[in-house]
Amino acid sequence: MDSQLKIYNSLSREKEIFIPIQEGKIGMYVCGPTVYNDVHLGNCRTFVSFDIIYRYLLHKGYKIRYVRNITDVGHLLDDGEDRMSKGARIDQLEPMEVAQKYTNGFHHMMRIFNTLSPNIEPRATGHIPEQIEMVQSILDNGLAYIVAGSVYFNTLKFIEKYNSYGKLSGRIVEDLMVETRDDLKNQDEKRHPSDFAIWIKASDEHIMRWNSPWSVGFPGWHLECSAMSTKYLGETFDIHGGGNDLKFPHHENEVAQNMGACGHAPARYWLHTNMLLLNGKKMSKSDGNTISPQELFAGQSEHISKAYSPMIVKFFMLQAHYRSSLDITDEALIAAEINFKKFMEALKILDNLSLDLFNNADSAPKDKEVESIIQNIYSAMDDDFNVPLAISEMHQLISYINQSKNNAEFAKQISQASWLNLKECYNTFLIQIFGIAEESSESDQVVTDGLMNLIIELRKDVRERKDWSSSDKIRDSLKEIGIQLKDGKEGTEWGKI
RNA sequence: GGUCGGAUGGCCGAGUGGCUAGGCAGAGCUCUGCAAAAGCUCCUACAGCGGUUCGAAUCCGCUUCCGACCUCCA
Repeated sequence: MDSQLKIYNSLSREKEIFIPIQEGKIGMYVCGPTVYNDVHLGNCRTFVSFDIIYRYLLHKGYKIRYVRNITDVGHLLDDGEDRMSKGARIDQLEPMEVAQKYTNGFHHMMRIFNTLSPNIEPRATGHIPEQIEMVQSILDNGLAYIVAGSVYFNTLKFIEKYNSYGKLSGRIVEDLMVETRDDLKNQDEKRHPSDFAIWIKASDEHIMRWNSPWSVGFPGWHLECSAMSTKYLGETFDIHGGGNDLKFPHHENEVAQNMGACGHAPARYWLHTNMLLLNGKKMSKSDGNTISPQELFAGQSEHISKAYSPMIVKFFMLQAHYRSSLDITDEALIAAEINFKKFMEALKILDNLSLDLFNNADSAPKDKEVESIIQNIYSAMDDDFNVPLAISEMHQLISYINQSKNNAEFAKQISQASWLNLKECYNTFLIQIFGIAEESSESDQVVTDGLMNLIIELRKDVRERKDWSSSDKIRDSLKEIGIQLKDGKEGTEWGKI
């Protein structure tokens, strides 16, 4: 039963057997959003992916501390202006007001996608002293230099000392060394193009600023993650995650900073999620190749033919592995919608089927098949969290669920014990691990159920009189408002289209 | 230009040195007043060219094409 969990480690570019530093416990850090703008779909996919990873690790019984930061300071724009303060100027708001607004929006979106909150969600602005300390440590270790109040990480020195810069992102050290002089000319204060700022002296217009030993300024954008992961998870922890596009320079520099300050790398396993694509390309605001979650939910975009609810969008995301890029297309979303409904329908059937339908002997002919599908689901998840493969196995379970419902003889070929296992597995994965949830509120559901039962009852009378035109009228009218009636042997059922 | 990752049936997408992914769409059948759902059956692909091998879509090389990163990005 205890199959070993394998995780693809970006550091080694291989799947490795996962062994936590402390048995049974996991420290996991995921790079969170920069809250200077609305979350976009790509963010959502990454955080949904890590949410499922988190939930699966919980399910396996690990005690986890999951830390995901909020970046509310420190990213530089081309013009040297802090992104937070730029947002502030556009919106005529205080920087912290901007951060709060978009943090709220982010949290709201995470709830819509039914993800669990991290255990700690630290903000960069709340950890300025820790970041200053880290800069000091790096300086003390001789791996940074001060120019006009700003502090830069000395990559050449670092390479000399550890010979490991570029390992994570596959950069070749020699290439970094061979940067031309022409490049250097444009590098103002930096001694070498690959050097990066860890503390930046604020210009007069810069609103977000803190005192430090070197200047009134603000921290470099890679520093927050180094400082906060160290603070909450220790100098070395198990898993560090983030979007693939953060590998370089963000994660590479993070590793350098941690090594520079503490002498060793922060994380043992690095996980990177792949990009969400639209029209085969990474989404980008500047060239209009983008679709927001809101547009998707409302169906207001040239890229899609109709609205797709959050759970459908989430289900769509589950159908690709987290390390593969995923292209959003209308066709794929339609398929996801159909599948999502199929999965929710099976959930309902599972709830309603009586245990008496199944064989009360110790074992029955189809038990082995059922158990093997369940095993396959676990194997898929243990193999680098292969959600799409697990989903395909769950399609098999659905087939068993439907057949058990339709065919009493079929149900008798499954023992009650196996059926309970199947039920447990299906519920656990769909609801607890994948975080798929029914979308309407419960009170609405009660009312709708009552109304529908009434209508179905009335239509039954009509049908018994063979008044087909009235019967069809009811069915057609319901269809127009999105409800499909299904006449079966056992009576009429209904579902949303 | 450098680094990395891809190229799978009409579409989306797993996977693997020999044995069916799965789903969507499409065709037929069963059930059924009709419809829908469900079940069954069919459609059976791995960019191209070489090589390794008893055997490659899976390993190696080359070619073509695509994407990401190299600047802020999940």
